[in-house]
Amino acid sequence: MANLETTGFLPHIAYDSVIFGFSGEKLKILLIEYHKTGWLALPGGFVKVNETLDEAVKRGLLERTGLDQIFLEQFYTFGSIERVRPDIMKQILSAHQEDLPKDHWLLDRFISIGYYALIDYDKVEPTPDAFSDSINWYSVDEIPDLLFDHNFIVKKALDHLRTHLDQKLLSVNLLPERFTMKELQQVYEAILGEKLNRANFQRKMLSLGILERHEKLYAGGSHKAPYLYSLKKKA
Amino acid sequence: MANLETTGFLPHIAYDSVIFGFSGEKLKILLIEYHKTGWLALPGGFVKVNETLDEAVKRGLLERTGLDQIFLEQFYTFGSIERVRPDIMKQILSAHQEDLPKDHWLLDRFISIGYYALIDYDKVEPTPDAFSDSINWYSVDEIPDLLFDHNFIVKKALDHLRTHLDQKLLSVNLLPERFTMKELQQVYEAILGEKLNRANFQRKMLSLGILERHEKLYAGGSHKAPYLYSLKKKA
DNA sequence: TTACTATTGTTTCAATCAGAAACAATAAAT
DNA sequence: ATTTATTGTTTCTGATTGAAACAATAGTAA
Repeated sequence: MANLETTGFLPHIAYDSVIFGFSGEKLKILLIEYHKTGWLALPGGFVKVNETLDEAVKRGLLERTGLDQIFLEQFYTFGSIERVRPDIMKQILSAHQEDLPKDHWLLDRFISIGYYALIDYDKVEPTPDAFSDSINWYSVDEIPDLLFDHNFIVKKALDHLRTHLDQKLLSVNLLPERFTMKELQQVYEAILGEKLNRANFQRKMLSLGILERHEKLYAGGSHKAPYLYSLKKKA
Repeated sequence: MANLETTGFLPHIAYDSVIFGFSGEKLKILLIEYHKTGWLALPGGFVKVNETLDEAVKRGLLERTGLDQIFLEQFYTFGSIERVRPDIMKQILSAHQEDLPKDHWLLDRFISIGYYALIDYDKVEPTPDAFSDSINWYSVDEIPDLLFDHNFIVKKALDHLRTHLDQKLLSVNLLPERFTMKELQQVYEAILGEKLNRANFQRKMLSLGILERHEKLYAGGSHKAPYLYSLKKKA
């Protein structure tokens, strides 16, 4: 990671990313733990002067998940004043390098742009960055207290995800390339937090006309084998 | 307006507001014209170090429209790199005050948070700010070339408005306190850009259960008089 | 081979909703 | 009283949705 002492970053501007994954049962997000302080927080970062906002977030995502080409979308920008906590920032940073000048840009007020990403849980090997001790998955229904307003950011991201679930079958981004109808339904249920009717779910998904049916998946169960589906590539 | 020479603003951060009004026939937005240069642009501004993002936008809105307590919502943050145009900024600013130091923060790259506002067209007397010659209404289907990426911002705002039209009857914010069903339908049609079926529209709106019916409006037409409606105040 | 079982894909049936048209009411002008 | 334009409501039909029943089938066990 770049040395933050160097200029080259836009001051006062940060991003926070809510990275969703589906474990096969539960919807989860990635949280990092800052050096020494023990603070849990969303993976975030800063924007270089010569890169786009989107590029900055993609860069951070690649560093932490090793994944490129993933679904990524901005959902809200957080600009309240309570987001300045020079004491905490100092603690976090001092664990990493020499203490900073009193007026360093990192100790100032930030506005943060919230992004959410949808990734294939099994494809990623989360790796902590220079400022964090660990990075781990947490179920969205068991999120502990987070740094700053990050709990609020998670809530907003979840709201956004729920209300936009249907558009273009967003949720397939949480599954591998090919998946069964049951898996798709489980993702929906994990995101919405409620059970759905099986027959109606299948009818609705198929009626969208954007799923392609492939060969069956013989998983060894003593029952009818389900078809595999993928997103139809648009013409 | 505050002198921009003084510090007290967050550098690199701006907002642009898309202010919608309904003329009784067409959906319109407010555009300003910058001093001398003739550039048309969205009304925007900067954020003070001790104010919230929302507060900053409200402040600018109050100055330009005289309106307080209006519907205001953030919809997207624009962070591309092409948003830096020191030449144009210099032109605009030099028309207003002495020339600026080469490294002035106003000449730097900005990230801009887009807000949209819905206001009662007839209640507002638009007033230009210190940097603009004029502020006027323009139909959304006849927007001329604007500064920077402002045409794109307008497009995004319209998209957002269209897809969120139904939630809590957003569009009533474009009408006076009391309105007829026909007026409400006309707002919908102006926003969506298509004609709607009268009977179904009325049924749908009433079924939402959030409209209160008041006395009739005798407007002098030789036909049945329409009822006036208002948004039901929530219990 | 032949039941048996669990799961999946599909169909059916009723209830609800949505789009189009017809019908009914009415305020003002003639 | 008649006419006209507009508004409020109902009716009819077809589409959509929710719940349950039915049908197919891959493995297991007798």
